Amino acid sequence: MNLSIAEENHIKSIYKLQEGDAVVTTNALAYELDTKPASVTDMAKKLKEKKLIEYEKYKGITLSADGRKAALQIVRRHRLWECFLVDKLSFSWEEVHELAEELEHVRSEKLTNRLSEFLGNPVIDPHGDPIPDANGKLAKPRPQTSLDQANAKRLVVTAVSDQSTALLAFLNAKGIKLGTQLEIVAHYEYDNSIEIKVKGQPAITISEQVAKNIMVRPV
Amino acid sequence: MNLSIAEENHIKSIYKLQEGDAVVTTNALAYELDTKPASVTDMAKKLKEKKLIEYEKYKGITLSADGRKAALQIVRRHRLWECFLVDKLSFSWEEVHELAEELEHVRSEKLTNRLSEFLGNPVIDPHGDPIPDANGKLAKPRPQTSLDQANAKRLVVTAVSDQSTALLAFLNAKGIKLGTQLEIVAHYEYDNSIEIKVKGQPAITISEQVAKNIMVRPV
DNA sequence: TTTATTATTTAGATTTGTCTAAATAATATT
DNA sequence: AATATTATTTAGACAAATCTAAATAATAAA
Ligand SMILES: [Mn+2]
Ligand SMILES: [Mn+2]
Ligand SMILES: [Mn+2]
Ligand SMILES: [Mn+2]
Repeated sequence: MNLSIAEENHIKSIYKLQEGDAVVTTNALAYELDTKPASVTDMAKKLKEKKLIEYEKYKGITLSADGRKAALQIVRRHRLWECFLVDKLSFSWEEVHELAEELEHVRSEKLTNRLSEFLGNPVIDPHGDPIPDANGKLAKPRPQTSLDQANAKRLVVTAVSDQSTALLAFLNAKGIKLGTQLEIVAHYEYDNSIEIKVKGQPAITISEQVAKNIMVRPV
Repeated sequence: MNLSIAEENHIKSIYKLQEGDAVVTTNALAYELDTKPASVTDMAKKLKEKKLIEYEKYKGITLSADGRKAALQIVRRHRLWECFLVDKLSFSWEEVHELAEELEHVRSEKLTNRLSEFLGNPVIDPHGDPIPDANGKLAKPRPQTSLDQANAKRLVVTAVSDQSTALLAFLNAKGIKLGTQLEIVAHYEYDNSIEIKVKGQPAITISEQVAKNIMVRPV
């Protein structure tokens, strides 16, 4: 199946929004892809025709088995290129998404697998997201929760779930990256903000929105 | 100036066919790009509009100063990616052109320059072609001639001018690559074939067509 | 259960890049 | 110079991907 760049971007976004097995709505997909709902409907028809999604008018979208397989290949390429950019070309984690968004569309299994090998077959990308292997299999997800729901006091950052430049730049400014150890000092019920302390730095208070997007596990 | 992939491919092919300052014909460009002359005419109008080429009906095409600058950037990216694929991912020289044809369209100066640095700022690509620097400047071309016109007896291969998979595979089979030293044993006037000897190998006879596409300099 | 609001789809248009077939211009041949 | 051949352009069409505005369906509120 030979997919266009537009088709690949749609498939990938459906995969992202699906999170398990929820149906993806036309509006959500349009927002994610920065297009209009009418355009999504058009594309949905085409992807259904190609049997990459299940779709009935007004009923939302889910990936078919073939669609999921395609999505995982695109995600694999995206995350491998992100690793390349960070590990080999010294880009920082907030710069790589945009470039990987283009590089992911070079469809060559040989290139993808050689790149993976060159990088030492990494299993997580610079944002803590798992990288599917050549067969599209994801490593078993390590147990992690968002910072706002963490029970333990001493935590280590495992991923960020919002990868906007804005959040990543904020985390840079606060000295927080993958692997950073932090300690929850207080939880303010008023606005659900959280006071945390990063090793060797003064304590800071972060908003609920930030806390929701930092993934952690007990140290 | 933001160019589409199609526009970039046209600009690059015009650059390739121009060789100095010759005008490029509609038919030649269509053949090079594997499209139809009518399509080239359409694109020529658009590129003229964007001031990237000089073009008058029935008079052929040449790059403008801006067009040449754009072409050199694309060529730079193409050749750097070829280096990456060969040097870092162990591809062989006949595999990389097709992939670079896609990778070259990721337009990021930062990426390009980081990649160049990562590769040690190479000045020639896997086919012996020069790589423009960040300012679009080409290294002074090393003196070289095609093998069929070489005077000296002992030669070293510096480039291949036809980069079709067919020729490169032929050269692989004969153990000829960049830097290979060879000696001209005989020249047969009947069909202009040439007998050559590669160090440590039995002599072989190659056709004029092959000889024309192997670039050499005296050892 | 009507009515209002929101979500989604349809209809029709636009842009980009391409094509075929026909017309015209340039060049080569008699 | 007239004619034949080749090269190029034009006219009109098409597919892909998108859009806006209008129509319709689903859902929420009254
Ligand atoms: Mn993309
Ligand atoms: Mn990522
Ligand atoms: Mn290309
Ligand atoms: Mn090359």
